[in-house]
Amino acid sequence: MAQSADLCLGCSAPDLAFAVHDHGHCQTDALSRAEALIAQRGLRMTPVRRRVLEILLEQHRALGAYDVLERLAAEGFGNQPPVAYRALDFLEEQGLAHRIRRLNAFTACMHPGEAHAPAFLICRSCNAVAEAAAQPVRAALQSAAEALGFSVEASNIEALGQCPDCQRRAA
Amino acid sequence: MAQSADLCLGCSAPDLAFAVHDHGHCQTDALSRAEALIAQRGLRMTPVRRRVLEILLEQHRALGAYDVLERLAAEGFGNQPPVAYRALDFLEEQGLAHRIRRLNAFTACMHPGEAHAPAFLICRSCNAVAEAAAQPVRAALQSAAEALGFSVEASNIEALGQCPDCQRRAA
DNA sequence: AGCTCAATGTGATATTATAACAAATCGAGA
DNA sequence: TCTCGATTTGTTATAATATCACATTGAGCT
Repeated sequence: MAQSADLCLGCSAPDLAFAVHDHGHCQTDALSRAEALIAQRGLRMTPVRRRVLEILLEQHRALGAYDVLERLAAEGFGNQPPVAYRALDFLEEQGLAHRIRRLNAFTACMHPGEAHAPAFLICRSCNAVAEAAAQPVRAALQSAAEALGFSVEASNIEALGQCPDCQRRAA
Repeated sequence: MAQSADLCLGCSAPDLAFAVHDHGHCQTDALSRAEALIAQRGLRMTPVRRRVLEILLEQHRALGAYDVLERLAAEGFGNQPPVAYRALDFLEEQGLAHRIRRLNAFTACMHPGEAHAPAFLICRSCNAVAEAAAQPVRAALQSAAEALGFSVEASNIEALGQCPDCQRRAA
């Protein structure tokens, strides 16, 4: 661990997926923010939903719906696809998880609540997924769209490549 | 038709999907560029491949692999998924078609050969798909990635929203 | 013609996702 | 506290997307 839980500068940094960090803190932090948000909105953080979020938070990776489902089933929740998809869809709608379209998979949002519009960096070697700050990217996309009279309502921006560690390892 | 085929300024414009244009010229132009490129690279533009490209070129839309397959089958080509997927994969590798991940579908490249890195604008009302100039978008993504030490090898940038016509119609 | 390799055809199957409906649970108000 | 209505979950079934493996065909070369 690079730092103690109560001095976690990291969690406000653009992204941690590729850096050594106190991941336990990532998790509890994201989870408690999530709980707060859901309550604020008058919605329910049910056991399945919480558990799915916890599972996604375990690693800076994307998990397929069926991977999540497998975990849920092993813990006594329903073992049919809709169980996983419903929870994942809920989390996504609430901005607590993101869908990585390139992988047909889902990843926990590491910055819930902070209005954000992430770009995702997907390492092809270790499968880590990082949320990168994407304001400039969105802005550029927005203006390219405007030039054609197109109004953007949602977007997905994903990059496949290699994270710093895997680059070093490969060199 | 907005203009004659031999005075087509449009085809060099950033994008035409949302504008009235001589689409026949789009098609023949993209197809002949494609043929030339493939030949240049010592590869083969076989009947299935050419036909798939033609089908994609019919409209500024994305077609699912199974939609393409259906067309192929009706014309006497094989009617098993690999027939469509192989041709689509080939076209994608050669930069003659793009995969729209948000739609699990494919669209013809309207600027083959021109080194380009498009962003896609997908109209949720009429399903038109436009390739927007994305140099600035890529640059922003690139620099966001670099900040984290991540090397980008491929990326997909897609926006969902409404095209000018559909906005007007909805207003 | 005969060889070789790429491309295609085909059957089977894997993976991802949704529809439809029943049962359980929760919370608000009588 | 009880009941109503709405939300959530469980379950069956099936749809939609994608790949594997292997046989066959066909083009290009000698």
